[in-house]
Amino acid sequence: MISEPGQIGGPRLRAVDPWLPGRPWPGRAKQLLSDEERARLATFASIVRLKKGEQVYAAGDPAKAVFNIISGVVKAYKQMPDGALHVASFLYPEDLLGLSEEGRYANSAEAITPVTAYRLTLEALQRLSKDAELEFHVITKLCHELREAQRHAVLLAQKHALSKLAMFLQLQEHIQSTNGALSEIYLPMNRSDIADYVSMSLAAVSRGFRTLVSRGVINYRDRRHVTIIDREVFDKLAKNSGP
Amino acid sequence: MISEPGQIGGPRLRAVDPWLPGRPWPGRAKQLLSDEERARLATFASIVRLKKGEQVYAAGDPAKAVFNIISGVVKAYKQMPDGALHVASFLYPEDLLGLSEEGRYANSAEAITPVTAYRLTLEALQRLSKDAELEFHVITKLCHELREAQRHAVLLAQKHALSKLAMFLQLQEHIQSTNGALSEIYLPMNRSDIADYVSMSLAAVSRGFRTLVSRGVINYRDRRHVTIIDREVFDKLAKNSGP
DNA sequence: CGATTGCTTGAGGGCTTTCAAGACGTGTGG
DNA sequence: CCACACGTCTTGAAAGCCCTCAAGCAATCG
Repeated sequence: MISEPGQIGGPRLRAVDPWLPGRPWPGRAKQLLSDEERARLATFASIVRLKKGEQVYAAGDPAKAVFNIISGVVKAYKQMPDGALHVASFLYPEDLLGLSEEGRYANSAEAITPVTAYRLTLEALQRLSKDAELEFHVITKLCHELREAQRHAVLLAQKHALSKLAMFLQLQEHIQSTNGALSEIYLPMNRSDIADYVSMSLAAVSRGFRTLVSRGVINYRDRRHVTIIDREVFDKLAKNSGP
Repeated sequence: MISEPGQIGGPRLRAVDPWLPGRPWPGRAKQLLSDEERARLATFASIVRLKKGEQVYAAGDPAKAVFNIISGVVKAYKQMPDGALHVASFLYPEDLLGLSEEGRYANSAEAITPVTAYRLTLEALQRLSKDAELEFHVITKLCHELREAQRHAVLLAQKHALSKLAMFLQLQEHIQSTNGALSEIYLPMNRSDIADYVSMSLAAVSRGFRTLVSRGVINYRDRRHVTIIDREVFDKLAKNSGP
């Protein structure tokens, strides 16, 4: 029986290699787990299906399991005491979520599209005898997430709305692309989620997009499909070239 | 020969356990490596001494080694194309630095006090046979750093200067404390470094501290030794209680 | 003790936030 | 298939906050 690579067959972890230069594509993420590892993990995993808007877990809940996304997109967020929502990351297929702090989830997580995911209980994972190779892959994935978090911090440190938005679009493009620049970027999240990720008001996000369009930097055929028109100005805004 | 615990004897890794509830002190970091592990790593490590202001490594350099701080404080930062400096983190004793991306350092690092550190070449680490236990400790440490990076992101997402500063002080207090609240927080970095960490202008940091003092929230006997006077208002600013 | 670096304080301007109302789109029920 | 209703998004106007520029003041180092 032939299984479509990546469709079924067990969990997958996607990351940029921390140690080796990227050949042939620098900065390109690749799948880490071997077929044997995926098969072994699959025997411990169950599959969950979530509707759009459904919660995966809540911050503070006892962390019983980690999840590995097969399809769909999840947002990891934290509710602030003053009611503000802080979105820490958007998670795509082959990402890992559910990392805990002292046995409890550090974030809440919610499906923003229909989602299917592997669910791996910690109990089951502990039964997996300690496997240095597998743990090495997890280390690689964590290094990747750490860099993503730092990129998010760089985005948040920007003072101008247009820079934040350009960096946000660039991050989404980078996550979705497998071999270079995309002709069109798909935004699975709504404007409100974007606002909570880049830490701007909803109104400012809306105005920002409009300004980028009116300056001929981007365009969109519908609110969730953006095309970059002027790559030079775009990169300048996203702080990829000199002042 | 008796060696002072923690003074010499090999690398140390400090982290909050992701898996187990913190007893007796929730949220308190502890040292992970066993004496055997530390001794084994020590045979591969050299010790480096850095003067205040000296660079540990530069972003983009080939990542030949990782460092484990014994004493002193290091800042990890990234120079933006427009000249702005973004400080990603301040690293204390028992922290790990030098994580790479595709074989090159992702950040630059500079000693902000005199520093001694273990230097572990990747070459040497590869000779260490894969050890599941040791790799598990590294995973724990990376989870810890990931949460720190997300806390930094939450700080950067704040819109008011006083909230950013209160959260910054709270982070420093948390890092330095081993058993609860401190009577006095020591700030090894200068105002400029703080500004680049919280993403505010130097002037705004200065004004912010002054405002906190004039409102009776904090006090300081010198620029590097801060005391929290009104914990209630402080926590409210740092978003630890309701609006 | 002088020089350099680090820090504080002032005034003006720009950008984002807030508050609010209206347009758009989508899904549901008739 | 249409109408309505709700959530999502856009747009407007006023206010607030921080940034920039700039000068003066402390503190540190040789």
